[in-house]
Amino acid sequence: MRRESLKAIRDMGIEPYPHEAFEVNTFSADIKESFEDDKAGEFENLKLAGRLMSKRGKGKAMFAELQDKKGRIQIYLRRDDICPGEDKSLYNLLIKRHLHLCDFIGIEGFVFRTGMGEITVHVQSFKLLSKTLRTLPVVKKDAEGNIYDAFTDPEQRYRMRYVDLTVNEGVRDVFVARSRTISAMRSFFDKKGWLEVETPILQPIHGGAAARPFKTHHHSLDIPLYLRIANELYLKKLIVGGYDGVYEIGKMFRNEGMDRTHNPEFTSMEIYVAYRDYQWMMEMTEQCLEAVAESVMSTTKVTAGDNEIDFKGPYPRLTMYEAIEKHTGFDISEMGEEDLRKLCDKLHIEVEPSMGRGKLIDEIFDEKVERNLIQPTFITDYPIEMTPLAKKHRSKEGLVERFELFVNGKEIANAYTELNDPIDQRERFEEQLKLAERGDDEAMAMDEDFLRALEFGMPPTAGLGIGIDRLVMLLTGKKSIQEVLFFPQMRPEKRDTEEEKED
RNA sequence: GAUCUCGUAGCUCAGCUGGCAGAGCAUCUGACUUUUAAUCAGAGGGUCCUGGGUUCGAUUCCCAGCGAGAUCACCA
Repeated sequence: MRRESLKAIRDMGIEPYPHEAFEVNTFSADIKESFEDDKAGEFENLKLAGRLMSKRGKGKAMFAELQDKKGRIQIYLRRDDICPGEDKSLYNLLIKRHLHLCDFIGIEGFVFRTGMGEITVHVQSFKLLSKTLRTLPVVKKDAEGNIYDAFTDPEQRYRMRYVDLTVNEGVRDVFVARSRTISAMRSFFDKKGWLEVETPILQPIHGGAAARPFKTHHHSLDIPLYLRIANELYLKKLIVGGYDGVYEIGKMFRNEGMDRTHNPEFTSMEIYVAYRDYQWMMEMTEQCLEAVAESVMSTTKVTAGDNEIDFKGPYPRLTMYEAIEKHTGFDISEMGEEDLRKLCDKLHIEVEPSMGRGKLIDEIFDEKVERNLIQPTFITDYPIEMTPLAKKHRSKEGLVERFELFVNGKEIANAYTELNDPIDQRERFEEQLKLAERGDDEAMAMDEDFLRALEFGMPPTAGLGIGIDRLVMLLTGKKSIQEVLFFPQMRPEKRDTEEEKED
């Protein structure tokens, strides 16, 4: 086994986990991109380090593949180069026998092209940098790109993401895209002069969204605290405080079901800009997403499933009523709760008695419209009942100034002209309390400190939230949120524990 | 939370109607100094997810549990 190899290596006087730095001076992909046969002389004394990903022994020589952060490159080791003297044990024992797949090695050598035409590093000196003790799955690929023995079990991949990242091609790229998405967005906002802030994750009142929270307890205060389901109210308090643009990119926590689009913790971006409204925010959203797609994928066009999606603005805008009329043929703008209930019946949509007018409209939209919105589309002007934190529509009775952006049949962003009238806000919270009494367990709780802040005055403000995980899913063409989270939530692994309970 | 499907070697998977547990890769031994899914010769490797039941006999059939995936419900 590998532990025996470890001992054998130490017995040879070689430290399998050396301390010294190994300074690389190039990467695999750089060599492959820039190598030209008539300039081979420029590709000498190159130092690379990484994991050994394949081994093809040829007796007194060997081909192998080294994987570094940029990809893989073939390396060629010859016994008489590695061991110029009489003692051939370094090659015979260390390399041939005790070097295993996924061990970390450092090499120095020059580049050449083999008879088969592959750009290869001819190794002149070799160092073991770190020994692995576990056998890793070996993924092989043939000339046509067919993959064999891939490490595919999703459970294993998510539980041992380090293995997934190492052996499965392309997995690391997804997370590079994720990181770039966030930094592109951050730099877009920073250039506008808006301030990145951090607000509490532990909150005494979980406000700003409709969802079940995680509950915890603070010992010395002896109070319950909730992991935030949203940060909206805190960010608006900062607008009250005088910043004219604040945003936060961070984790939210919702104690709800898990599936391929939901993880208990997820990353959201929320931004609030003073003296703006939702019309302006739609333009800003277009520019932002265009810039992000351009920066992450080098194009505004991405492929998601069977659809090609273009993030280039401007995006079509439809009101909620228009969208429903377009996809069902019914004009619901004048319908009351009873008529809507009948319509839902006719459309075979299940509803519950606790649902009010807004919730019914939401149901129709979810059932009949949402999945059809493939290209980025703004849906605007929502019923007031569903959105207690948005400002009433400037001209349309019963509506609020809100938009959601749908892409590939999924909501990706949500925004309002923020409600800054403290009296109206208090009434809206009271409406929510009534909904709660009716049995709507998602209704929002009253937040007195937030109301107090509004009473001190908040400028007209536009706010926007974007689900970062889902945006990354779109940009990378992944169908599940687990594919864009390093460590998606899983049930704890069952370990072999001794039974010690005796009653 | 509901329904369906799956769980066999380190990885990918066969295993028929119930009859001694299988393959490829990986690992180990040997050969091979430009191979590339390297090749050739040999070897080792299993709590068939767990616990019950039916049976002469269960990886296979039945029940329960655990874990995962898909679909749905809810949400972002």
